[in-house]
Amino acid sequence: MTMTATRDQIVDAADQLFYQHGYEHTSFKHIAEKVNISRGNFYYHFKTKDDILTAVIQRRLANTRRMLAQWEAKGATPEERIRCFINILIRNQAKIKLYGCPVGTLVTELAKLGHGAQSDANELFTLFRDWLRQQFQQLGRDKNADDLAMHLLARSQGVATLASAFRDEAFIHQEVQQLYDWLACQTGAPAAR
Amino acid sequence: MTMTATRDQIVDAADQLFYQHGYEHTSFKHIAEKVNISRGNFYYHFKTKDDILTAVIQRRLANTRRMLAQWEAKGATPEERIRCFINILIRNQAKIKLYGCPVGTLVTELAKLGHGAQSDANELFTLFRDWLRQQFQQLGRDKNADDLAMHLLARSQGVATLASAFRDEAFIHQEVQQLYDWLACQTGAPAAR
DNA sequence: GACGAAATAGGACAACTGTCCTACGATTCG
DNA sequence: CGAATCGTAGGACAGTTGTCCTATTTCGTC
Repeated sequence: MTMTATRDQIVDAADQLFYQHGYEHTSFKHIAEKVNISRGNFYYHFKTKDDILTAVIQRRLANTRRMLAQWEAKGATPEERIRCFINILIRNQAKIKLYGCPVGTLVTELAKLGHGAQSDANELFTLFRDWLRQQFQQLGRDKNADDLAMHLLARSQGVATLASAFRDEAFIHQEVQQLYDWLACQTGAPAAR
Repeated sequence: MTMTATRDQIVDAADQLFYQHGYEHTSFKHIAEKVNISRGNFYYHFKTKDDILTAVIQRRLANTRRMLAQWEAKGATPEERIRCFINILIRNQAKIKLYGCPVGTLVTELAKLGHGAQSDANELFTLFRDWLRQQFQQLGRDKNADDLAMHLLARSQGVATLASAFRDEAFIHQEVQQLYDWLACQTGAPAAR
């Protein structure tokens, strides 16, 4: 098999395993078994486990950028585009119920490990934050666009955490509905508070 | 030293370390160094690492029950009591900024590890959930008291997660203010939606 | 088909993990 | 004081981890 193909398979498997079982709990052996590769062969593709983590984060960053671009193209209005963001809670509800938010849980784990790659992983949050801020600006909320972006991010994080803790998909739907309502309120009025 | 004293020290140290560095990343060695005990001596107090985790969770449950009872005594109205809950985000902001919410991060980690103690840890969430539900009921929101409790829990979780990710205490204050406002809105009106 | 490079397999290595045993020191009580 | 119990220290043990080396296989190119 060509090198980049195997490398991609490794990163793909690592991506899933890091999400499902956490970074530290995922060993070379786990990844090797998932890709059907000998453990020793890793060194040819990645020198250290940190290198795999870096590759996984880069991969997620690329996917996120692609997704944001799609939303940008698909949604006619800022409100529609923000609804795309909120809707990932529904789209990924099955996985969220089991493993929480891929971004939030990774950043939290890396923070606890004191891992240097936390700032890289945090870039994932920043990507969403900046994109949301732009949407809220286009919505005419220049003054507190960033606050609104952070607020929405936080709400989503909380929903993911509790949905996972209580294994409750109905809660996701319930909160998403409230987020839609909240968003509608942000649309017309100049400033609520 | 008496046995229970050493045992308490171990649980106390483990409690902090599990919070700061996560359960899996914390080894017997780490705890031993913190308590100034030889590693081999653990077996006298705890047979397995899981036993320590169980003890830590029990300890947290007891502390939480005590705290809820204090709020119950301190707050004259349901609104005041709920404000006590919201206020822990401020009271613990320094630690939250560094390590997130002790409950949320533990439950999330145990879920990823597939650890049997996750249901025990989740009891911590349930404690808050039930207590908040009661407060909202006393506030006259019988119909959706549990939904409101879950909503408030989720908001808090989200604030903790993002405050930790971005190391941003100002964000905590900002969101806490919004939570106070939200709570005030729940007070008089019968049902918003 | 032959050769050189790309890719892989298998295992060595030291460090660390949780677990567990045994021997030593301290404390208590007859 | 002496003995029995309580608490501790140190290390053995097997398993796993990330890292790294060296053969061997596979593949594209002449």
